[in-house]
Amino acid sequence: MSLSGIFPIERWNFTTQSMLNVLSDEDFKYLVSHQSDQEYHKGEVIFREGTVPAGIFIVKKGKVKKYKTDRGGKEQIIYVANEGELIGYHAVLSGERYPDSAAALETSLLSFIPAEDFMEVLNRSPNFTHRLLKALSHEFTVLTNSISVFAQRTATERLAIALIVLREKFKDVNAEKKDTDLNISRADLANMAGIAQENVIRLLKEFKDEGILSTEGRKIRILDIQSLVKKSNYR
Amino acid sequence: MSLSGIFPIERWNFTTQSMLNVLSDEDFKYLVSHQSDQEYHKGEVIFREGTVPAGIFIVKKGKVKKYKTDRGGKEQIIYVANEGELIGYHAVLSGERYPDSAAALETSLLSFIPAEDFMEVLNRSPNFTHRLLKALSHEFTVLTNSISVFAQRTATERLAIALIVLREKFKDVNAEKKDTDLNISRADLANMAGIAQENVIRLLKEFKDEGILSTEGRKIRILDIQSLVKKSNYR
DNA sequence: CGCAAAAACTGATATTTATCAGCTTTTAAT
DNA sequence: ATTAAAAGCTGATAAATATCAGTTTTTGCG
Repeated sequence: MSLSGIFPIERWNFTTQSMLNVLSDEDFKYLVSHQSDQEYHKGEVIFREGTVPAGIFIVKKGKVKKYKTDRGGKEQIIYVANEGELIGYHAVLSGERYPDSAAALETSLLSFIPAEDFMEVLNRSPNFTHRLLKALSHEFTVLTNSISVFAQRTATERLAIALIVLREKFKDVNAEKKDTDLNISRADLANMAGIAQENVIRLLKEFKDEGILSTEGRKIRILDIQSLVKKSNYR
Repeated sequence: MSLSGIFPIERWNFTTQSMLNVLSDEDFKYLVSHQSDQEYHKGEVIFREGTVPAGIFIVKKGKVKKYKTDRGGKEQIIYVANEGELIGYHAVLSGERYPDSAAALETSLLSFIPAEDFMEVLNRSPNFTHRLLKALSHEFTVLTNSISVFAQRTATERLAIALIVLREKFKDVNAEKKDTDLNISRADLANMAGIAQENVIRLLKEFKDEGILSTEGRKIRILDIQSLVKKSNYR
């Protein structure tokens, strides 16, 4: 079931997915001329907060969590990047170190693109540059949404929102399957919603008792998206 | 007393202040050719979340809060823009509505620049465009910092951070005055730190009792920035 | 398939923070 | 200077959430 009209999902997703499409064939060829593909297993770190960026990454397959880690090692997941999305570009563009880390949420394939190539294509293609400005500005919407929710919303609402956002991420666009299983650890879910893990488990049980979702092992299946949207109390 | 080395203040500030300096005289003249200045009194709204943008604003004098409002009217302050900073550009660049609102925190003077002029200068000046990409990417750092803090830090830590960030905003760069008075309502402080107002007041009292700050009417003066930084528990 | 380790779960309690109701002080307008 | 309204403050209590300690289930590897 689609979220159209009942939950503004576009406010929760970055818009880098179709960005490479605006490149000419020539520029695209240049961009990927020195690329390299690498497979990452679940949990493997792609880049670390605080390190100097060598380039950007394209998520070819799989899912990647972008997260910040505090002094005590506690993680806060900022964003889940899906197939087709770019990551690592903030540090390259701002000339700073990576402000966050990225790790694979499941087996993933990523393409690495050297920073110089990325910056050169930026210089060559005003179209691409404008598209990037657009995407970065849209990120302000996504991130300020998160701030607002984390600052003011209850754990229940935050978990509901996280589940809705994840349901979209886990949809397999190539499958006919109607139901989507979210395969994500309770620890990652907690780190995404900013809630203690035990509380996540309790709330999931409540949601289960209310018929909103079911679980099978670690997997979560949303049964009643409308009720979940209501639980999120998010316009 | 400067924060150098004890608190990474640059992670909390956007970097649009010197951006117009990269424009040539010609481009700058074009940019401001149709500008108009307007004074806003404390509390006056500059633009509202959800409205279609007509242009961007430069804060000429004063301070402006950027905030989101939820269904119940509750505010979350996302950022405080100081003299020289640009606001309202995200919506223009992304072609979306304003994702947040902006209102004057004190009597302020703002220059309005029509969207078309801003976009035209973007087309004319690759330098400016790259500078903007840089600034937008840096925003990711600032905003993800906020997310991480709001999701995981205690009210005490969040208030301490908010006070430190505000102290920098309220510094008068033209004055010889060593001490800085923060003139901000408890409601705004609460909306900035994401805490209930009564709790802000209680924590301020604690900070006062510990010699960290003093108050006079609404005004807050930081007496011991080092202890405040320690309270923030932020590296 | 078996098994050890990791993850999910449960119950109890502690801690943190918000809310409510009222009083006091400050501000800003006249 | 005065005054009403707004803002700041206080005390008590309620609610939300985290932490702790342990048990049960799932996962993934050999």
